[in-house]
Amino acid sequence: MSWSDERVELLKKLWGEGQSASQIAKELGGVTRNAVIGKVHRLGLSNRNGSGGAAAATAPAESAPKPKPSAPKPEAKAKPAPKPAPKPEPKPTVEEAPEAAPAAPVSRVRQIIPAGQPLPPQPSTNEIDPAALAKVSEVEKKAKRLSLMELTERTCKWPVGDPATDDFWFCGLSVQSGKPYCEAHVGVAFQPMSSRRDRKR
DNA sequence: CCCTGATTCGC
DNA sequence: GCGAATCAGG
Repeated sequence: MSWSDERVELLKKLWGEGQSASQIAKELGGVTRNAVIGKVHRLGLSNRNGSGGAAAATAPAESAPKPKPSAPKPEAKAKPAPKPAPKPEPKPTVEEAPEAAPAAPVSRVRQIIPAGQPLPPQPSTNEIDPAALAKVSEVEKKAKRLSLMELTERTCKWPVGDPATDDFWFCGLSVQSGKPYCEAHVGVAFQPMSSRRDRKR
């Protein structure tokens, strides 16, 4: 793959939109994020400015009015925008490979998963931070609902439901760092000893 | 661990 | 010019 005009344009566009190098690489296809970054630098647009975004007035001594050939910007009054809202995401997350490999969703067989004991005990709904619990029930709505075999090192292994029923699944969201669970479930799984300390028995 | 962009340097 | 390897952060 080479940097055809079209590809370069797309690169500029996506970079201007604030897409990450890896995302751009994915959409362009045939290049790695390194390639994208390298190109970005060579093009001299490492600084994500240029597009509609207002990024001036940051330097102490600004000058160079830079009369844009097609960007008059007839505004010069007050600045009603305390927050320029730097999140112009017209497209939520519509992407994914149009072609890509039709098969081979699982390249490396991950038969790890000790399927034995590391599975967490369902927390009895008591003496757990209510906020954390609320977060969990909320998160469970977005859970991937993976089966045992679909779990990997980076999927939340929090079980939900009754294993005896087919209404049983694992959270499956992205785990937090090295933990076995996602952020929400880490919250209820690992209670700070401080809160469970005074539980004298 | 995952990710990010920045730089270097052989090609 | 290109981009993998590496560096430096989050």
